[in-house]
Amino acid sequence: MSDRKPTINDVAREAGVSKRTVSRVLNGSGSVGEKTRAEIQEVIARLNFSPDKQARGLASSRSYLLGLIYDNPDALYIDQVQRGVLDLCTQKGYELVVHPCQYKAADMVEDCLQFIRRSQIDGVIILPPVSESRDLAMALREAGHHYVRMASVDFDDHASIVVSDDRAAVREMARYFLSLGHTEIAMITGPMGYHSSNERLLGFKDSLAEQGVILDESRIVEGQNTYDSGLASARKLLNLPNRPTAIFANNDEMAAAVLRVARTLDIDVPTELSVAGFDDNMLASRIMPSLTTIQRPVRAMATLAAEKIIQAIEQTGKDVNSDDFLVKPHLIIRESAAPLKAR
Amino acid sequence: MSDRKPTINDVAREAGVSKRTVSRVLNGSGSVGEKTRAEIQEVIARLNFSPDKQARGLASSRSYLLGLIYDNPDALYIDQVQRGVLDLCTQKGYELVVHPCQYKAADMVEDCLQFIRRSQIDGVIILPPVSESRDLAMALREAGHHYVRMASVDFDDHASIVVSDDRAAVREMARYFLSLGHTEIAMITGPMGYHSSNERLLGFKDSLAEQGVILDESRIVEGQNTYDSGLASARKLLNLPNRPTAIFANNDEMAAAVLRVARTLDIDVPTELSVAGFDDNMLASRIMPSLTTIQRPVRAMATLAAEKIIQAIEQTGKDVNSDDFLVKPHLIIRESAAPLKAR
DNA sequence: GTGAAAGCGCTAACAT
DNA sequence: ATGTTAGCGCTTTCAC
Repeated sequence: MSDRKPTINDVAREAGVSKRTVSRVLNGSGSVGEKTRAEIQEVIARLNFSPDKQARGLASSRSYLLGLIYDNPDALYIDQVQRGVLDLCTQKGYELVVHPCQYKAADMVEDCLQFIRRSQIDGVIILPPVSESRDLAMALREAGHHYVRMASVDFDDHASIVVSDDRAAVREMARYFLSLGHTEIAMITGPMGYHSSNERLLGFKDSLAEQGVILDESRIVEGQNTYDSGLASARKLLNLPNRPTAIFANNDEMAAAVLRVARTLDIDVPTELSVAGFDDNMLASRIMPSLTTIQRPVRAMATLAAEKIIQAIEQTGKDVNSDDFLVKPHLIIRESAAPLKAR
Repeated sequence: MSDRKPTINDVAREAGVSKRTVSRVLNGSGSVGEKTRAEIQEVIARLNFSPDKQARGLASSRSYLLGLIYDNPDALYIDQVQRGVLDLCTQKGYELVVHPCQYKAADMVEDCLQFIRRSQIDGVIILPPVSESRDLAMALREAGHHYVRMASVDFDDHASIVVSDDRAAVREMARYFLSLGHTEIAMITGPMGYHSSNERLLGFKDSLAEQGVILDESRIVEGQNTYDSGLASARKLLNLPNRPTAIFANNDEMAAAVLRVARTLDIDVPTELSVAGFDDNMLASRIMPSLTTIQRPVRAMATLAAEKIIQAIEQTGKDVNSDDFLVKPHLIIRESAAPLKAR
């Protein structure tokens, strides 16, 4: 048995038509007679034929490759995104090429551009914090590449961005803390260079203020979203003369660090201290006490991003979907936050 | 400014030579005059030219794409592997295409084959447990595709496999438990359909036996490597009339579950119960008490796998590296295991 | 040491 | 509604 991969020519010959016609049914372009189409499809199935992506790409200057650009330490997040994107990719005949990069590197933009050019990537999805780079977005736009950014702030046209409404989510958290009776509240923020960190801090602070509770400057500590920075921040906060009774951390990783520091200081969570995170990591449900946190529908967001970018690539004639771009995270209540214990 | 991507023709014209010669310096094939070569290289640099992967692939039936096939719930592991593979990919001019699949699905093999064919993937790296599929390996071999399997058991020729010596690692764990003074030992295994699970169980059991300690059947419970199955298994074990004083779980996820069950049963870890896992997850160092576990050098293993596969693809003339295929995991001692408390 | 020319498998003007 | 014919940008046999 000849194990050569069947080509479009084989299909054409076998079906007794020309390449062009086969190509037409492959791409749904142009009109083909009902009967011819059926026959061709039968042959395609019988031969187990699938068009070669490279040849196709070379001819149409497309690659059917989507790129994922990120520089994010959070593997769980990345994994969710990859799966979300693939949910659609596979279905639409695209493949996903991953490209971690160095957000801070001087040649980050050039590196990404090279990546896209060399493999003729049809479009890229960019994750935070890289998605916050104005330079990258501009360079991509200028070079005429398709991209979609995933972010926490609405800073691009709605066709090329998917936003999670962190501000609203954090507002929910603030209200929850208040409903538990806390007034001595603190926050460990993310790196203040990131928009998302600002967004969460401001949302939290403002919501508290609206209810008449002040988030004092001395109780705002900047973390780096890492476990270690969480440990340091927690120590600072828990050794304050006027110790807060509730701490909101910018992510679960740092919230987990707070739990550990509390333990070493013999402060019980949640009876003496409430703690909450952000992300809903695997960690959040495993750790003890389990973490009250905010869950972003990451996978769904990623699928949406993939949908937008494929839509843009394929220019479905109609304008690209620009209404649907906002997803809302929500509060997950677990063990680590509770009303103050009556003394 | 013409922003068209420069082609090999541009380079040839500019350098006053033929395509063929440019192609020669691009691929290091054939001989080119010293001077000509230098000149061509100068032009390439000046034009910022890089060969189009698709065209190149179409002509040479290569894609410069590596595939990663897996069906693994552990995002941390996947992430490490991806980074390890990319460490080399980028350097060698390859890109990484990810392809999660359903290990159990009836059409898994066909699906992977399709994936490779459609995108002309040059070679794939397969992660456990998919890497344990004999069917897939055989199908790939038969179709003439390059592959490297990452596994815990040595079941393929050494050119196409990278093995972590789980047996040796588990032996270390057994000895450690013994050195702590434990004799009432239990194990929560992984799914017994996986080679790795067997490997770890047998290694553990045998090592104990060598030192005269029997791992009783009643104290061997099969888990599914998930947190939930860990909870169930732990409950079984900790409610045994003759409760074990030390539990070794097939992964950190299940070890974390043991910690939680112990907590609810008011059994202190590690003074009343020692617990250990396998993987050295992010979880392992964050959880309290932190987990004694076994760390596999995953990233390094992945880089090695990438090296082997690229070597195979490029047929460096010399036989493919088949000596270097075994990596040794090692014991990480943390808080969750300790000598029995004197009563 | 170097060049001319024929494809790789597909798409897309341009017929018919 | 379908076929003809050129390429896409590169590699590669075969001459020179």
